[in-house]
Amino acid sequence: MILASLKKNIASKASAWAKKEGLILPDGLALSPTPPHVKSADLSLPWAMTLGKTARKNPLELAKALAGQFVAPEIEKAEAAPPGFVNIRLRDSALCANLKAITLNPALYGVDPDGPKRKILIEFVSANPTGPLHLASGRGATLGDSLIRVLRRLGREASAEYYVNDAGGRVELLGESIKARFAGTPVPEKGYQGEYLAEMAKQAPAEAKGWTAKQWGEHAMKILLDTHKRDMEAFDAHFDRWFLESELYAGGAVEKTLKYLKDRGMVYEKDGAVWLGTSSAQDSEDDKDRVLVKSSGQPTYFLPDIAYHKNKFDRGFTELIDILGADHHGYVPRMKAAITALGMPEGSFHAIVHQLIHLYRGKEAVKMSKRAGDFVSLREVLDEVGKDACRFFFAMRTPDSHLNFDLELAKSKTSENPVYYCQYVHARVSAIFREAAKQGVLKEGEPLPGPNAKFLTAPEERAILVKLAWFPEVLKTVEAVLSPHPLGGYLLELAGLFHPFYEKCRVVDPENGELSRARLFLCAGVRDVIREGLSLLGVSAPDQM
RNA sequence: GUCCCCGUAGCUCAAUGGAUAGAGCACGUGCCUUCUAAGCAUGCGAUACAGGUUCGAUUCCUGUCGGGGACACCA
Repeated sequence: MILASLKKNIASKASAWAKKEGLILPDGLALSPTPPHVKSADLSLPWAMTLGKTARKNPLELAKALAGQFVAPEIEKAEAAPPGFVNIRLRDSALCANLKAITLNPALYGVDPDGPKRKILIEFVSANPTGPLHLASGRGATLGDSLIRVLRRLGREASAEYYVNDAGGRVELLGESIKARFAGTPVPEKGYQGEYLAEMAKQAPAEAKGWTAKQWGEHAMKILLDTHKRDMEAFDAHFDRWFLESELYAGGAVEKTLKYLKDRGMVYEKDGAVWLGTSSAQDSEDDKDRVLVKSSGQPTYFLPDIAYHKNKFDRGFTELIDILGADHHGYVPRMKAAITALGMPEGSFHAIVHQLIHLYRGKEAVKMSKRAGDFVSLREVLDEVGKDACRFFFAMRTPDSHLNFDLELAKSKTSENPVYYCQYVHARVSAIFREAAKQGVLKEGEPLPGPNAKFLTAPEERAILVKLAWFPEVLKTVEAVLSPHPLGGYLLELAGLFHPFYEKCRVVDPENGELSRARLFLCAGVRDVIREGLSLLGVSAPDQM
């Protein structure tokens, strides 16, 4: 964790200096890699420029003064560069010590013991069990599952949940749709038209003949929910709990929540319905109030949703994150208002809205509609392109991007997918270790003694050492932006440094034992970080390709 | 009409307000008698438009144009 300790050192040195000078340092330590043309340093700090503005002093002079303070075990030298950067070069020995720490216990690399104590619940996918999961669910699953993995790696407490809408009117609608298929009559106009129901009807048990629509609906939902579970399993996305809406009704949580809101004076009646004043809540962005109980006496979807979120808080979670598709973005303001109505603090609820996927077959756009049954299922793509390619592809994008997904491309030229570029690093390192054992450079079971800083000084090697040092910081960025995509980018960059190293620096060489072993150590570090990083994205790291 | 997201290379996508905007694919040219060529080297090529904020803007603000999505006593 070389950068974490470096940051601590710099911060304390700088604040002591600032105190002496009577200056106020900017918040946060914005340490970043130097641009490619700055070869003499590894890191840069733009502090002096912000400081120059507030203190009305020459930034370059401030940078020089600041650089003079930076004496630390990790730092070889620190110097000012115009217009006011402080550029820092790391000590080779410190980089090698970091490498050793990585290989000693790869699973602990990136743990952030000083971070905030959080107890987070992330709800994602939560697709209705009225049809197979479609490809878009893969995006939510990638986001949620990878985030959970990174948060846990950092040391946060994080749980994953899938909310199942198995109550309400759609059970019967689904039942009517499949019943019609069974009887060979037309499917109701607003019903579910998908062929999957026809298939399911064919396989219904004999006693199904006498079933009511509700019984049919429950039967179909159970089967569909099971396929959702299997699909998520195949996608390597894991949930700590599949939370059924029906549980809320069974336990009386829906009524209790309504009473709770009533007692808090948050609801009113109008036109025979019960409303939540979401638009008038403080700082509310909702444009109108929302119905909780219809004039028919039936609750809307919104009331059990609130009950579910209350339930999450009641179970001790302090931060709730919902991952939603862009078609649900209107849901966010009203749920925020509901959280406020429950009396929970601002910031205890956060929504990640990811944009939709545009599907293409070649150049032709594919229109998708679940009701009409015309859609591309997650399973279909999974079977064609595989879990690794699919997850990495999704993990590379920010949730905000409207991504285009070309089925032709995904199914035929999978080499387009950069996941192989990363995985290939892992396979190559594995091959190197096999060769090393064969040539006796590293004897069977012999532990590596430790990287020798004297040997790992080629630009290609140093660049890798520095890049490896960034891994823990990248995980923190993932936490900050609530998206795994910086990790995907990082792994590609690391891979992009390894391959040139592989071409230029021969690793296994019996004539140069010490150099070989030092390079093997570097390879081990790359292998470990690639493997750990890919695993956080739910992608495998093969030994052979 | 109101609200949300996006507009970066021929294509798919990156870039906590920092220095000369990065990758991959496609295309051109080289590189497999040595640890896997799913690789390397090299060339080509981009911030929609107009203002503003600032030492500095792809990033923040306003407007225009273009694309996607949402605006139920559906979920």
